Amino acid sequence: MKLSTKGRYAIRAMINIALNKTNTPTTLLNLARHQNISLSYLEQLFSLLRKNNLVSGIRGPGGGYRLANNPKNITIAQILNAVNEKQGKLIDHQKKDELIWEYFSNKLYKYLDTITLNSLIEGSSQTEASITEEALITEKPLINNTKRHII
Amino acid sequence: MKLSTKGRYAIRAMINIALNKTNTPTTLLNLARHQNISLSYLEQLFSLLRKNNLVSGIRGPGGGYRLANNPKNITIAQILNAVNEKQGKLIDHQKKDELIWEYFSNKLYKYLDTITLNSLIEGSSQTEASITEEALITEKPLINNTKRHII
DNA sequence: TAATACCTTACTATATTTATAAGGTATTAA
DNA sequence: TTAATACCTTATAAATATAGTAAGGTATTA
Repeated sequence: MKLSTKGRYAIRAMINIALNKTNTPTTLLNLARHQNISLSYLEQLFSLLRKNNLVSGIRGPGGGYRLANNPKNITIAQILNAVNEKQGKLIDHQKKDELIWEYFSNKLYKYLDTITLNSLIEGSSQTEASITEEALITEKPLINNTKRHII
Repeated sequence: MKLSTKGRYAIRAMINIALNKTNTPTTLLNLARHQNISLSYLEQLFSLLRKNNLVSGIRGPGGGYRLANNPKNITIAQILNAVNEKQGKLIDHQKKDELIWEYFSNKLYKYLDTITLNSLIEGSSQTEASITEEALITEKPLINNTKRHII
């Protein structure tokens, strides 16, 4: 859970939209003026808010943004999550570091929470996660029958 | 869930300790040699591992580190969490940005997941989270009866 | 006394985040 | 048809965070 000025801007913007009592949607230009922030930055934030179904955009003159849901159903945590979400850009050093160092999902996290140290060090015919000390110390692959480094 | 070389070092170190079949605990100097990493860095990692009750240190000659638990009860996720944990250093700009921008716990996250946009914008005698548009747009405190900026 | 954990501060290099800028295309009300 | 808007792309400067090393210390204990 990350708290930053970025989230602050997003929450403010969302509140601004929620408080808009007129019939016309709220434009980013307006928000930019209110918050004294660049239009470009707001566009980035709203791209994320839109992808996360928190707002919906209306194009053309008289267009702008509305909340995608009843404000009763939009939590602050949702807004912060949307806006702090990792962008999917993989950079070189990430590509080089192989499988285990790629981007992991929450599912994998839960999986890793079931993998104990013991399961890694204890020899067992059915587990492929067994390793030897030699494999650990050297830079050889730690899992048999694969070319990837796992640890 | 963060995956980095830092976590890799930590997992390797933990495995090394787990595989130590001698009676003497594993020294950081030894680990440093094995992993070709600085003693200083290992000390930082082990400070975190120790605080998270994954290892216990033994001082004095013949000292070193042992696992604090049966390897059956130590998961990879625990190791990664321990080592990637935010250090508690508050820096200037965080101090300046007041209450809501300080370091938040998971508990607060869950709390924020119950705070809807609506609860912020809807005037209610019992909630203190109600705001006015004016308070939002200006830089005045958004919550009555407090000097802190909340949004 | 010496080996070790454990602690502090400083530092360099790299990576990430923040925020802005400048250009575009797509949509649509008037 | 025009202009206002969303929506998209790429670039970039500045601030902040992270990775890893270094150099010094103190506390504990065989």
